[in-house]
Amino acid sequence: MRRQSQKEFLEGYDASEFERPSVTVDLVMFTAMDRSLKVLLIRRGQQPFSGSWALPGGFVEMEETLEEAAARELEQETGVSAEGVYLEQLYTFGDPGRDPRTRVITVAYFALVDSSAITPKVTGQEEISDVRWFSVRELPKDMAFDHRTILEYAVKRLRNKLEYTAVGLELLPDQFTLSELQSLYETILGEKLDKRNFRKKTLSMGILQPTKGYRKGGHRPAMLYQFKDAKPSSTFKRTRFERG
Amino acid sequence: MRRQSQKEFLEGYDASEFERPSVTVDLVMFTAMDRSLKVLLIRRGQQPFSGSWALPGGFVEMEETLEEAAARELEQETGVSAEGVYLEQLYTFGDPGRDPRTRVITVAYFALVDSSAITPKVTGQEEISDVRWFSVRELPKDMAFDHRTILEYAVKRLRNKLEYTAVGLELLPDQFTLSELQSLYETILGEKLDKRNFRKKTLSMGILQPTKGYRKGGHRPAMLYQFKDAKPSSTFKRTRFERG
DNA sequence: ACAAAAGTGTTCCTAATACACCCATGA
DNA sequence: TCATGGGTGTATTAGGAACACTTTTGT
Repeated sequence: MRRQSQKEFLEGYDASEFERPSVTVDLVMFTAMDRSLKVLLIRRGQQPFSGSWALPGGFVEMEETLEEAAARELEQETGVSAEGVYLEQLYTFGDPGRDPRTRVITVAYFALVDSSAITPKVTGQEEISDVRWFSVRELPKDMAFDHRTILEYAVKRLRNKLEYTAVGLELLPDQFTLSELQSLYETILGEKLDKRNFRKKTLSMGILQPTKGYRKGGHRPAMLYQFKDAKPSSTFKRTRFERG
Repeated sequence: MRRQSQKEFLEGYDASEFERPSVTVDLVMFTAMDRSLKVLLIRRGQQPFSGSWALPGGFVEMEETLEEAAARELEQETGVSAEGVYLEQLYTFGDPGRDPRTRVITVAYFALVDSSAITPKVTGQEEISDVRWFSVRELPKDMAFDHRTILEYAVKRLRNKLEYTAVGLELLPDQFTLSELQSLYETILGEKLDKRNFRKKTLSMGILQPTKGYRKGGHRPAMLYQFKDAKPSSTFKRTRFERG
């Protein structure tokens, strides 16, 4: 009796002969606004979880890859082209019962988008709208399905990834100051970082390039930096920027 | 027209109303034998890819979690209980066309099993059998579907994970010598490690306990070690055991 | 002149690396 | 006695972490 389902797997089969779960893609879309980390959520209008906030997502169509499905969702929600957007498969959640209606297996992706590229519709803080950017620190209490779990998993992954890669850059517009970058890292990691160590480390990675521009406003103008090439996913040493 | 598929997603729906992909779980099962890293493969008897080697896998049943499906496959293939076996979701592969018959999305898991716990049936090197442990260095040329990609992805992940965690221990039997452990790390990482540094580092992790036993055989007997508690997944510093 | 953020160097310390010889056993 | 793998310690170095003051601008 061993290798029972293996036998099933090996056999040719009629695609319609088994009862099957549905497959969706859900998207945890992060951006940085007001120096804080935001996630895009959508208010549900239907049961179940009507009125609750949910991650954007949808069915995987028969002729598209999972990445394509995720990119399609991304474009639909933000209006930005998924070109150059950092998109990474997060995890697949498939517990029976995570959707009260049927078995739905969802492949979660997380995306890091540059807030300056987002269309006005979604950028606005219109409370009336059913699409909103939530600060990760102030998530709604009622979230649909297991979306809170997915979201927390994504935050954990992002935080972790931040400690040994430069993905944080993906969240910022083309030009930014080092203080903005540091501030972003601080809000995501939830701790103060040392300014000198942070600068030393990020600059020593050699992926940032100072521009001619300065960010004026308030007091002493800050030099603007940009990525050297296209968006990098350069890896650096797995350490943290300790202390403040 | 934006949020089209979101609408679909939010709406209650009849589970049978959409065309859906099938969902399987595939398993990359690693073990350590003869100081080399092995993977379990199964020879297919049917088209497509008849005669090619494939990862064990099967359909996800409607009432089980993905982990349960993976554990079920594991038990079916090895005869060991999945209790205490390291099992981790690897990645979900879903390109249309990866299975020539229908759209099949597969959630790949990787498992680290202690070779001493495996039932004789599968342990034997019986060439006639359609189930075999392959050394990762000598994979068959013809592998079914995208299973070679999945396998390579798994090896990469394992190798990477080895550099900052103690998962390697999961591959060994309860008692082992430090040389066996080092030798395993060396074959997985594909490089020589320095004996003194390796010992210093693993022992300083504090998760190993010397036993009273010695491994006799050949020459000077080696002290046997075991894990302190249950199987740990302790993390240590992300560095390598450089040089030999 | 003062408030506020930008910018900059050095010391300390931990941890990784490189490296070579003696030990216990079986044949 | 010799061949084989087991076992051990130290010096060097690289990189992370801690830490405080000067500069530039706007008001």
